[in-house]
Amino acid sequence: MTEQIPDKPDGDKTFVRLDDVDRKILSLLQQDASLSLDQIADRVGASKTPVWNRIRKLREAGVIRRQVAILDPEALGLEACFFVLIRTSEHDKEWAARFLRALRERPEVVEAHRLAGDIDYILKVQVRNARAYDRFYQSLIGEVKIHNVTALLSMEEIKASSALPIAEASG
Amino acid sequence: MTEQIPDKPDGDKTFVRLDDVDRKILSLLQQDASLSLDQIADRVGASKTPVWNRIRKLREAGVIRRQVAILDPEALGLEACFFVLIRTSEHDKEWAARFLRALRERPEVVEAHRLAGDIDYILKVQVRNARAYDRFYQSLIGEVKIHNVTALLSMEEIKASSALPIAEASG
DNA sequence: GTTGAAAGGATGGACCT
DNA sequence: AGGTCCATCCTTTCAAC
Repeated sequence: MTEQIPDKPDGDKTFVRLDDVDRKILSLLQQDASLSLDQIADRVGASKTPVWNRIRKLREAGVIRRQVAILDPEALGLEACFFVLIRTSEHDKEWAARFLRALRERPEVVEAHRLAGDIDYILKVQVRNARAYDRFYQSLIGEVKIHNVTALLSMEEIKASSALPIAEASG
Repeated sequence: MTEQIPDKPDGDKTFVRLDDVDRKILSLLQQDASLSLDQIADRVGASKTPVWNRIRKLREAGVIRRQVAILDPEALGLEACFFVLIRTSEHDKEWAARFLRALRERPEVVEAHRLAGDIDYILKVQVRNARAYDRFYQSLIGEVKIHNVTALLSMEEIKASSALPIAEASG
């Protein structure tokens, strides 16, 4: 389980057909990427070579994006997590580009989505404390015009899974 | 970069003191856990053994929780992502326990937080399509009583980082 | 912190079924 | 396609300095 694919620009949207063995492999790897090839082969009931070839293909196809270490936010002193609901009045391209760049260059923005409906964006922001959030907020609205912001403070992380639900049946 | 810590029940909230080398190591690993010890040692400007000892301690202390593969949701046919805002009227312990269990046992709930303020919970739900979301929704409200639900549909994932912002300066 | 050695895993080739 | 065997290289792991 080594080597990363160097910047796959998702060129091939050749729809990858996954069979049950692929899904089993993915399911294992998204829960624990430190498993050895032997262990994986064992658990999916196949032997090393085919499993290794499948993993390689899944990486090349971009199904497996990358392999990362998941850290404990609190151990890093990041005890405050906010979900930020954003409404904007601007909808032109230039504004969107600036807003996007502002989000991408701020590491405390851990996640960002453009939404359908009357709320335009949602952010997940991970910071040290409320004061740090305020600094982030002031800095953001100083950089791009935003109509309305609602911040939801997380009191407790009930569930945080990096694992996606992998369906049993194929399409 | 192998071996997982087997179920660390976060016993030691002995606050881990991290120095700059620790932070550099964590920063690298949370972006690419497939780096070899040699590469990490190289980039932090130290040699293998001390780096290896630090990583071991960071794992044992629970700063590094686990090591996972990040998959592409769309490649798995999970094209719909919803943020779900939940208000409840119930606030007793029993209700909360049931609600919690309901969330934990549903794999499509990828993330869940209890909030401060008038919205009580936020969920992130990853599913195949709107119909699958509706099935999830019906099933959830059939299992636990919920006062009010608002679903926000993601049109575009602008940013999705599993990497936390690691501060440069210590406390 | 450094060196180096031993054990084990990853990668890929050759050749089967 | 998958399976087995094998060879080589690379890492991890840890002992000794």
